[in-house]
Amino acid sequence: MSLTARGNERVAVVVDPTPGSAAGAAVVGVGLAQCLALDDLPRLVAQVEAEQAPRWTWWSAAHDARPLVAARVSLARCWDIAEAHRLAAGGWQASPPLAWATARGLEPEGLPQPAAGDLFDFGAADAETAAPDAVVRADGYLRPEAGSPAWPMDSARLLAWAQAALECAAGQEDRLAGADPRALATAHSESAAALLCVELERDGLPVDRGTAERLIRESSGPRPTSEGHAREVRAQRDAQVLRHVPGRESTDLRNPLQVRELLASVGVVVPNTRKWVLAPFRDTHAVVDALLEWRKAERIATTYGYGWLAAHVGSDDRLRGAWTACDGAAGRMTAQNGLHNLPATLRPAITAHAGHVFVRADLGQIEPRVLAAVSGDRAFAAATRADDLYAPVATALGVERPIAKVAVLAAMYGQRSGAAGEALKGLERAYPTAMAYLDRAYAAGVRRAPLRTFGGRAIPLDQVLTQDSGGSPTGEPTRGGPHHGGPTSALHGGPISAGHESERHDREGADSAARSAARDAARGRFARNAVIQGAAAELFKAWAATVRATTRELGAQIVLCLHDELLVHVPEDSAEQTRERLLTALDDSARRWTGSTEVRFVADASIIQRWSDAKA
DNA sequence: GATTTCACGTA
DNA sequence: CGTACGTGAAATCC
Repeated sequence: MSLTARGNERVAVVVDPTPGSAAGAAVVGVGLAQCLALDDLPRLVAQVEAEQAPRWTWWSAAHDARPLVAARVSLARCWDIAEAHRLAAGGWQASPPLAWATARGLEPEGLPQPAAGDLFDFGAADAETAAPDAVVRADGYLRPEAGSPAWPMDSARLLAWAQAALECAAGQEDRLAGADPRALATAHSESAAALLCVELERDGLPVDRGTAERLIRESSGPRPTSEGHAREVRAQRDAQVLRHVPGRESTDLRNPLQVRELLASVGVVVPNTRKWVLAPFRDTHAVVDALLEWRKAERIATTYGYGWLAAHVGSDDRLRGAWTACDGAAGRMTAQNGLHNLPATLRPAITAHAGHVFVRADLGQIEPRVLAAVSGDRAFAAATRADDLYAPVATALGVERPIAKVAVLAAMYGQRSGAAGEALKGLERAYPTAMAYLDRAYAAGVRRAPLRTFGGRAIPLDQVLTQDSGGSPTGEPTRGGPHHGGPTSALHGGPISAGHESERHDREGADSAARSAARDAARGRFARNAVIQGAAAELFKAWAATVRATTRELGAQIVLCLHDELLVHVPEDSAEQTRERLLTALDDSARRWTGSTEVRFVADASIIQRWSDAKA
């Protein structure tokens, strides 16, 4: 490898990980081995970027790149050790010691635990370490207390921390490239996505505060001026429902049990009060419709109301939340503070700022097109050449388009209800390669066999949490677990007990076999879905990374990533050019990702003022 | 106080 | 037509 070849050299940037202390940062690579204050970091990095354009390497962008992003230093190529580890190993856990051990081929089971704080632990850890300042222990594992106050960083330690990052990344690269050449490209785009996530959090989503306030007011009432007023507004809202049930005005609408009783009293007997259970009773009694409308308003009031506006929309009228480049399951991006689940009614409030517009683009029929690509089904690939993929599929099956669409979706996601029967058989005949790909994923899920997406991401099947899935018609969550604490919860939370649940069910005898079968099937559906959803996420991130790189000079900012949709905030004058580059970026990233042009990907891209302007 | 359940928004 | 995620309120556990 030539030392002068741009983009081929690694340079590690690490920021002191120790909470509370700040030894600054270290930069190691291309002949540099330097510790410096955080304030001096951006200038050095910008200079090296201009001269060498190396592959910036860090334990995680969220920590190490944050000061660079804050200083608006823009970097082209990076390697995110945490993301590369998630790709290689699956799941969410990606601490430096774990990533290091995996990159070195060491058993994760042997990971040394950080000292609990007592003297014996401290002594034991020390005994394993070659030298007091060494980051790597004699047994090859990373020192577990690195990054904790038990091992405060100084210049020497920080340099060793950076050197370890370089070695870890090199190990990851070797392993990924050896396992699957495509995984290397995926690691690059996942790393770029992780850096983009830090930029997304910095830039925020432009909001028209006045419109947001108006929409909130129209839905859930005026901004409360006092505790008493707030109660009054709430009571007003509740009264719209309770007026339909005289004598039961004391019902707490926020209590599902009480709501169930209330409904029973008017003859609506339901197992729960979820929306899709109540919907059929809308005409049975006026209270049902009123309740469902109340729920919408209550959602806005509690989750997306004035408090939300105050907490998450800055004085610069930008909505901000934390982003992650991949969840712990299939690898989608996640976002907090409503960025990913803003109710459609509030979308008119997402408005480009003065002198700017949005370029919005979304991938059309992304999942079936991805299926064509990842399965290598030539016939199905041929169908992707149509703007509407379902049209040629319908022709091939000899059915109407809506039937063809339902059949394809049923095949990809696995239906539990309804009937796409005959059309599904037609799919098996017309596209056996694609269908076999889905069947293999399902089977691997059931058997807990190793499974990877097209881009090389390991799909975690050993820790998938599924509650019994035998019940409700649609939308019922099949995964439990706590849900506070971001993507570190549930699935990603580490060694989730696979055992105790089955023990609990053993007492139920014959029931336990049924539960076990239901869990197997749920895992199969998860796996079948994950190879599609995960691959789509990989393509999407490759696209987003390319857009980021190719539109930056136009003053464009990616402000929202929504699974198959990009929202780019750009000066008016650059809008059309940005739009064209979005489409070019899709062609380029799809060609690189699939390795051919067999499968066509399409995007709808428009220039708009408000997010809500686009949805056709 | 922490965890679980219910509910619902987005793709 | 399934999977995934984030959020809040109330219930429940400890």
